[in-house]
Amino acid sequence: MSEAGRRKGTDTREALLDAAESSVLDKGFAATSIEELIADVGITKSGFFYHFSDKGELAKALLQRYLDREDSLFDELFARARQLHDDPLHAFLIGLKLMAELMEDLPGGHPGCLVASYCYQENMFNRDVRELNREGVLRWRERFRGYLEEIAEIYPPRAEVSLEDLADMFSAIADGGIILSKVVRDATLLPKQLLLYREFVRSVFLGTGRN
Amino acid sequence: MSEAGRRKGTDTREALLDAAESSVLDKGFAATSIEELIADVGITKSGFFYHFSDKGELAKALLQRYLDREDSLFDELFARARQLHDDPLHAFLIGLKLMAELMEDLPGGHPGCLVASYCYQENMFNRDVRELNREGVLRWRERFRGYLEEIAEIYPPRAEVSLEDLADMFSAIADGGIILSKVVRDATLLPKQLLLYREFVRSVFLGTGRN
DNA sequence: GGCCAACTGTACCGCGGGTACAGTAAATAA
DNA sequence: TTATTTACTGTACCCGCGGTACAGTTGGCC
Repeated sequence: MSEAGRRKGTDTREALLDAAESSVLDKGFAATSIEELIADVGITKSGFFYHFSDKGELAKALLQRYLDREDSLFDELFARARQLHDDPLHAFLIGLKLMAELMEDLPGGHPGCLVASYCYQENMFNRDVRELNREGVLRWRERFRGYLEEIAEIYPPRAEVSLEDLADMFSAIADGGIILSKVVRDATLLPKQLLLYREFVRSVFLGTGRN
Repeated sequence: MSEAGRRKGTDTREALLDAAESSVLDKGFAATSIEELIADVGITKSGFFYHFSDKGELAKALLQRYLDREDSLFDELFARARQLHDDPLHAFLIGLKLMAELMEDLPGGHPGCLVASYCYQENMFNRDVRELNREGVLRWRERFRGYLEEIAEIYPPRAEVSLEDLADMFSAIADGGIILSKVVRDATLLPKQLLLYREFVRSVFLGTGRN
């Protein structure tokens, strides 16, 4: 790079990942061409292969970065919720509200979940990447199970509901809500689904206020 | 076809759609090659283009068939549920149970939802196909909204819950549950999520049995 | 006997993933 | 000041695949 000054390698790498992420989320991994990514970033094909040995390495790095960021986001969000209320149930409900608001404020709606995208292109990826995806979802399960078990110590839940399933339900509602929002082209649907999940959690631990 | 006897055209077309469906669901549309489909079915490339003018036509026909089949399945399933119980709430709860059992009995787990698959490859498809996908989801919304409104006439629901959102929640839970099952590689997760949704519906109209 | 549906066969184009290296500009360490 | 490393560029090439074009063929039905 002669005039604008050569970027640091990590910058170019991140730029490639940024370009790849948005492209993968709206065309899928197979249809995301390396040529298109390098055109966006402004490097040559050789430059791409300097950073990633092949397209599979890009896929892996992309998912890794995505999962790390999601973890950080959850950490931050539920830590803030806990600052706002010391009771674990109410902190959790506040956290879900904050998340719904966050999703509502995304301009143009939620861009999509890489886990879901990869899931529907499983056979494009090697064992490593599939395992990474699985572990990502299991980590979400453990996070939410942790929150729910802490709540259950104080608020005895209805016996019929498994806390593990209720933890998984967050992932299901989030991924399902994103799909709903994208397909119907109504960005309000995702936050609405998150708030419905919140209602369900509330009713499991506090009852519905009837009967 | 010389020895086995020439198939009727609709058979070959259906065979192409079958091959395409399973391939799209595990590799994505872009990675599904025409060459692979014709190898499966046992025809030549020219034969493919006799049935579909291009790959986009295949995509459209595939989604159309999928949505029709889903509609039929829902029709049958909830009709049977209604035969088993005349009360709309209990019929609906029975229908959800039947669906959970159906999903549990799928050998190798649920193969995936084309709507979700297409959603994460939006830009591969033309306006027609995207609109078809949207209408499919909206049809599911109207179907479930119908069931829920009939229920609400008899069982006054909790005021905080929108019936439209609760109707959408089925789609979200189904699509999210499928993703969960596929990624974690545990076929029991989808039926569990459907039963959790069922619990939520129950608590909205009947309360939790506490408080 | 002729038409038509359902194909086959051949030939070709362009894009994109991927390989293989050799070369080079700028920053950094010795 | 020189050597090394980082972060690339440039060139050249292979192959699979989507897609086009179109002429020919085969079996069934009226």
